[in-house]
Amino acid sequence: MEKSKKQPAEHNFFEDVYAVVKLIPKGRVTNYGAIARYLGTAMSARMVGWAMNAAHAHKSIPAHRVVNAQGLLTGKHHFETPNAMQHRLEKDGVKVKKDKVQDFEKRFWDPARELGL
DNA sequence: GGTCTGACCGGCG
DNA sequence: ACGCCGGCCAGAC
Repeated sequence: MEKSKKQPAEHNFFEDVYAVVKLIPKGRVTNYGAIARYLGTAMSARMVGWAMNAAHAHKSIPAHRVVNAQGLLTGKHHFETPNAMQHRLEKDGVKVKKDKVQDFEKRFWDPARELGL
């Protein structure tokens, strides 16, 4: 057994977020709170958003499918270009108006529910 | 080593 | 209906 040292690997939290985001179906969106809750950190929705910041380094992660509780593309500014997020969403079939996802509630994809938590 | 912020959310006045 | 505040985790200065 190793010592009581923390795991030197990347933080599971980040990878967990990535895993969930990757599971988001095309044409669907989710919010930070849903992911946070799925991971068991409901109150730490901020952490999720921040994890996304690191996720930004992983271009394989559809971060554009993650919006805030209002369905607003709050993180669009963190993309390569402010239009990238909306552009990708529209390409996925998600209509975005004024940086806001249309029919957000219908497009909403809850991992805790869809994945059957 | 302490402090602050961060792609948030929900509650309260 | 709107604005403000606290809370959680982790990294950067």
